[in-house]
Amino acid sequence: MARPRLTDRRKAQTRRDIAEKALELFMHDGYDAVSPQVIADAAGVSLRTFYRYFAAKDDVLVPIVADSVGELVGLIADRPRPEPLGVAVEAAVEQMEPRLGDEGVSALAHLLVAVPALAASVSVELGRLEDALVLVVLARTRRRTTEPDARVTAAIVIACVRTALAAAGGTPPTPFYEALHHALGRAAAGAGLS
Amino acid sequence: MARPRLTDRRKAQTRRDIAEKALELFMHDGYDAVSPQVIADAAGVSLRTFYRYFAAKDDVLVPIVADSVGELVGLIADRPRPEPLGVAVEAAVEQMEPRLGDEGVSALAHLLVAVPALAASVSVELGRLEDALVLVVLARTRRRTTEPDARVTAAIVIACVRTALAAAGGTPPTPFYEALHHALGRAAAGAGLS
DNA sequence: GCCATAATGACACGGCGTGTCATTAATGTC
DNA sequence: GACATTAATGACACGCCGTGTCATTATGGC
Repeated sequence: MARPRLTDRRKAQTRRDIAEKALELFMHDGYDAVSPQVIADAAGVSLRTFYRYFAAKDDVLVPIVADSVGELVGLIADRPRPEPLGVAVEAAVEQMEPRLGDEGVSALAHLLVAVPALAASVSVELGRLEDALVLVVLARTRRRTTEPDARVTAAIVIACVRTALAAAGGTPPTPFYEALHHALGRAAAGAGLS
Repeated sequence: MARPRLTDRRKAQTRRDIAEKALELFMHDGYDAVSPQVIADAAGVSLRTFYRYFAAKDDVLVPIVADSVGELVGLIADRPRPEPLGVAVEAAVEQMEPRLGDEGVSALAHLLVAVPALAASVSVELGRLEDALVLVVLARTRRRTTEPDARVTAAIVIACVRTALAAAGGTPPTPFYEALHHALGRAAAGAGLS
């Protein structure tokens, strides 16, 4: 049976309701002080239903950043191949720039970096995206890059993303894309190591 | 009251006992299959005592890598200041090299990267060390580097460590120091971004 | 209206980590 | 060597996180 429309919309709505209430509660009371049970109550569903929509408490927030970074990786993959990798990455970042305004990003980023449990989940997620990026790098530089080299490159690009996220969640917050551009530029220049 | 000798030695011994049993059990049965209760039983202490020696289950393994990387940061800080940063880092790595043989490192690294919960804790710990490294970088390059630049540099060095750890825990395992040297060299050369 | 399907709720469970208090062993004093 | 003090331990209870299971309910096709 193809998923019926009404049911589908109701599910999406329930998911939105839960996420919305959760975000409100997190912002108001702090992440650690809000249990899934409280979120479920606020959203008018049972605890078990909360876990049907979100695999874990972390899963309410982490995918927001993970999806964005995943999209970034996809954009890099889609850049024309003759482009040097650094240029492709910068271009992909610029394509993302209008997609997500800087409003609200800072508050979310602050939660993601300031709460240890969330920071940990974000790291794991970025690790997954690093793996995807390795494949993209290899595909773009066919035969001219070995796998370990591609890993290092991917790790450094992801490190730039991580740094930019921290900057966006810091005080005072730096706009995410600005920080990312800055980091990528430094990385391409050897990161001040020489 | 200064901590008495006998008590002190007994405590250290208890801590070693717990860590040793835990490592055996983790290797034998898998990290997730071994609860702190089981470790405590194996070590002949109560569960509550386990948590007096280790703040969390993760805390049995993660400090092993965190301490090593912390030592690396300390070595970098101690390098003579005129040395370029990249040289100082490489020199510090070489100083560490004999300190920890590659035997056993691979098995531990494999646990640390393959178990999500541990990978997450390691990431958080590396984040802390990144903060320390930022200060070191700033101190070494007084006035010639801004804080955001230092952050990027530190993040990239830590990313190299992370990548080397993953390589050491992968199959087939690459020696940790070899992978770290490789990554640092690539990073100093711009990571193939240009 | 009737039946298959899928969402939800209710309950029980195991693991993780913490607070609390009684018990026991070690230490330093007389 | 007995005694008070201090620290380590054990025992218990608790709350939170996440999962398995089954009954209940609502939805969709017929």
